[in-house]
Amino acid sequence: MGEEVKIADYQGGGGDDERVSEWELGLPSAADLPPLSQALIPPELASAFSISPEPFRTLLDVNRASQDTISAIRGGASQAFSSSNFQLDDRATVLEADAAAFADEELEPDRDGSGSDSRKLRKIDSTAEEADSAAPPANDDPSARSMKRPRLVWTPQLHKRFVDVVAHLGIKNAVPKTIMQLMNVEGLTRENVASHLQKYRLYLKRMQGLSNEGPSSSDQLFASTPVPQSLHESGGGGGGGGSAGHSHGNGHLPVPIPLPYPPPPAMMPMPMLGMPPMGMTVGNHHGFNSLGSQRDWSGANKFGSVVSYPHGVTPSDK
DNA sequence: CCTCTAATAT
DNA sequence: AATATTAGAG
Repeated sequence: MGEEVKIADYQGGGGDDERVSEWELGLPSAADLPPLSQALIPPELASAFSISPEPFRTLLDVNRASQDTISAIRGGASQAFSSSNFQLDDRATVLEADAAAFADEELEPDRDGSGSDSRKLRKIDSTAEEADSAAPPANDDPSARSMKRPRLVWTPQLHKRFVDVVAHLGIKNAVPKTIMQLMNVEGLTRENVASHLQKYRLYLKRMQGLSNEGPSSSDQLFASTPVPQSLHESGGGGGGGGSAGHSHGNGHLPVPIPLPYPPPPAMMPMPMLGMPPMGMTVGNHHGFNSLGSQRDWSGANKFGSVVSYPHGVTPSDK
């Protein structure tokens, strides 16, 4: 007991900045993502009821809305929890918490064929808050006026989301920006994705060359995520692709995908804007790690997901 | 402006 | 080692 989510609505009357990105409060935390793709309603049912199977949500649109929402929301969520506030490395401000001794998520090549749908039920997790401040060498500005964002930690879950999105976009449309938007992870930046994408691509290439497994040595991260077969396509003909003209106006993508991820609630009329939201560091972790010695989870809470640090300051520029 | 690849820095 | 950053070409 003791779960009190307090969403205060500050108006910032004085001039203080309090911004905590906790839109995840009532959302399916980024930790447990629902199955990717797949219509929520089987075609048969849909047909029977004459309902359209997810019209044109072009997922991009939806996600875009989510992004806007996030940006808009980012301000007014406090969580006074007495949970453990750990601070990791000097630069990695990642909070890790995960269900401990229970079945975790799917870590296996669970490639569902097409009609299979066995999804386990999971409760929505909440988010935890984390603050960190470790300016390397220099001074500690009480104002905390410029801080570097902590390194993003690509946990298997996060990576999975990444892979899922990439797989669904098709190698062709899987470009940093789109991926980032579709992943819909708070704080994820284009560069984050770009960097990871680069590495991921290299990994794929490496794997292709040696079609044989290389179990022992390989990135554990990538190794634990099965590579979707849709990840090779040239474009053009195949089944997927389509040309994604880059019209900014962007009506919608040629991707007939239903809806990969859980769009945050609420929406705001906003076409598109820059990406000034800050706060970042997504953390979510699951069980085994490398052989280091990571001690922690003392609290053993089942909370864990996005971590952002309350800087309040909006760099607004980057 | 955005992406890609490679090299480099932390 | 894992990410971030930068450079330079497209």
